[in-house]
Amino acid sequence: MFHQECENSLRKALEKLYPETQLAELSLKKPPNPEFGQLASSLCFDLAKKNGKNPIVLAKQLAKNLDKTRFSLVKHVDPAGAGYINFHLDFAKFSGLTIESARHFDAEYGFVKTSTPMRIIVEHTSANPLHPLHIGQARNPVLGDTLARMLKSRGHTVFRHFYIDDVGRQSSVVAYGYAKLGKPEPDEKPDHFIGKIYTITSCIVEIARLKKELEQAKQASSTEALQKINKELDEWVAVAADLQQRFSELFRKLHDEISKEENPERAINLINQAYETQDKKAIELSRHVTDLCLEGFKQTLSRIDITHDSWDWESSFVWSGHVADVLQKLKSSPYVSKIGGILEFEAGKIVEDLGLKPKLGLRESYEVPSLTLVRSDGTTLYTTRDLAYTLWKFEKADRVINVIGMEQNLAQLQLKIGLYALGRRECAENLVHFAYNLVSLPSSKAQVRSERISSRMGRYITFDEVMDEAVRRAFEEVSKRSAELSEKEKKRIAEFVGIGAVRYALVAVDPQKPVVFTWDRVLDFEKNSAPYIQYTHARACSILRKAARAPEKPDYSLLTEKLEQEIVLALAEFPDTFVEATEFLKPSAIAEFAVLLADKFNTFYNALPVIKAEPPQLSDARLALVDAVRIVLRNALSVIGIVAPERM
RNA sequence: GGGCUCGUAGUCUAGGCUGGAUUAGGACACUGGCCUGCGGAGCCGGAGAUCGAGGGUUCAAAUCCCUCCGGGCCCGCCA
Repeated sequence: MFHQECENSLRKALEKLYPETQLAELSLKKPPNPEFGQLASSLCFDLAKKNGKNPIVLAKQLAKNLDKTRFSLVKHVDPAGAGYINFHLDFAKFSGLTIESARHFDAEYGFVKTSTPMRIIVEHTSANPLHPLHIGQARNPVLGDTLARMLKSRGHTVFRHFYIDDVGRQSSVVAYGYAKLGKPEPDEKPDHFIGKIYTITSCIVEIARLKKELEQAKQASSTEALQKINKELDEWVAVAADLQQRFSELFRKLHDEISKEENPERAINLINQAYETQDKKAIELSRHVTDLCLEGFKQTLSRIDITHDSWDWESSFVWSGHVADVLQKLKSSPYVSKIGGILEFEAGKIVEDLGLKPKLGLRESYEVPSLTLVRSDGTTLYTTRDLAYTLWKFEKADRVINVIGMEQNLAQLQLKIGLYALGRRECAENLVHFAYNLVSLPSSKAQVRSERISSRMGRYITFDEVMDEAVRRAFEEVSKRSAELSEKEKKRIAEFVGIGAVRYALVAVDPQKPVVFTWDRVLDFEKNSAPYIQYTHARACSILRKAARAPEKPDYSLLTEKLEQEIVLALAEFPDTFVEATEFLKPSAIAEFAVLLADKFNTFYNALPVIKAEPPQLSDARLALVDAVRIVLRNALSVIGIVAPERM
């Protein structure tokens, strides 16, 4: 509103003075310092460039010609600096308006609805069901879920999907190991159990395979290949020793059973093939193993308040013929051809033909690599199946956001190009790859650089461990600070503090940045953290509780302190921040906003009394301000999935 | 070799799309105060940065363009 008022009056004055100049942008921005008012325009610099006059002279001229009789929220305007025009707010009116608006809309305040609501699918997490979710993958569900919350609050209809990648050799590896053990019931969290079986089985199988290769290489006496195999073998042997030590019984059992097998490699492939061709026994086995793992995922995710609306099995797209249909269509396009028994999609060619490079953000010199759709044995590849899945998603939604690591950039690009090849331009244009960078483990003393997480080698920290540790540390903290609380109460608080801290740490960093995992990063309970915001919220609640009265007759014109006005401004900015964060898919902007507001509030809290302020009209106005802060902090926290507690 | 991405104090990070009053904003660690009223998971202050390097565009560059350097990832009949 204030923005509009400034814009209108400025435009009018501009028309009056310089009817011939046309400026699309008035470049109104928030100045860096409150002394410069609350909104400023740098248009005089542009104007000066056009007609060669001095910017500050122009600014003075313009400011003089603004129609001041029409102002309601603008208090005064002045030209400043080298050529800025500064607009100053009339806080006497603005404060009341902002605070009352926040209190009126309450849980809806700030969540400005879009004028073009869409059906949006956010596909996130989609981890292979082979082992527990680990810290490297944890960025995905948190970002995905937060995006979903934001888009929903923006007025879209949002569906959260999990793509279950159950087709492929790796799934058969676990299924094989599980069957060898006699399909036991897990005696621990099911995904942790499956994770052990997966790592141990693939380790044993891998060593057997490498040994065989070694024999062959010896006969061929190719020293180079020999070295390479030896190196790989050494690595796996080290992994085996580690696993044997950590899970001795399970390792022994699996080792005994697999050693009896003449050709484990082949047995695994057989399971794989049987599953893809809908063999009843294979389905029973594989689905059971996958279900166990998914059950573990659900437990982990529900702890951090993340759920999915749909669990989509990759295999079902193969069985239902969706994949075959897509292939059929692709075959008739000029970009797909059979080369030496395989089906190849020339992604580069269609990009050239349709001139897609600028649209896809590619350099002219870049040639998109082609993609194999079907193997020589007739089976399909991952991206091929993803194409079928994507089309299915677009039957249910107008827009699809895939939260997937940036290591899959090329695959996601090829997927998009595939949609163009199918003539589904509108799908391609509404397919968003929300990419985030990898998380690595910190380097140990022995290593120079950070270690890559390897789930295949069992080298990871599980998401469960991270949450456990965070909650444990939070519990210590709570016990220190509020020793008088009951054990049960302390546990309850520790849970949302610990989980909140983890969630905040993952959402507050720009997803494009690579992250090295350290406990310090996640277990931060100080200023730039969820607990700090939660604490501030609890503080605000505490004041309101102590006051034990509603602000009956607030006089907002008494809020003349700089601190108070800064808070009012922050409250008023929340809707803009939310809209921008959502449109640009930047959850971190909300986290940043929340800390900023909490920060200002704590300063205010420290400097000015609320309940005992005099006169009562001021006390009431401050009470209403505290209430508005409480509301905005809670809304900001809730949209990024963090609990806003009344006490902690 | 090609592509994508990141590089901001000892450490972590904001700003970058949309250039502007910026002496680059915060946090951790370091350090000096506040134990004053409504919760100290707090508040106020100090010190610490040639924004990876070099060019260019501009009245104005952390921001836009080019080149280079360093880290990570991808370029598979894996997923």
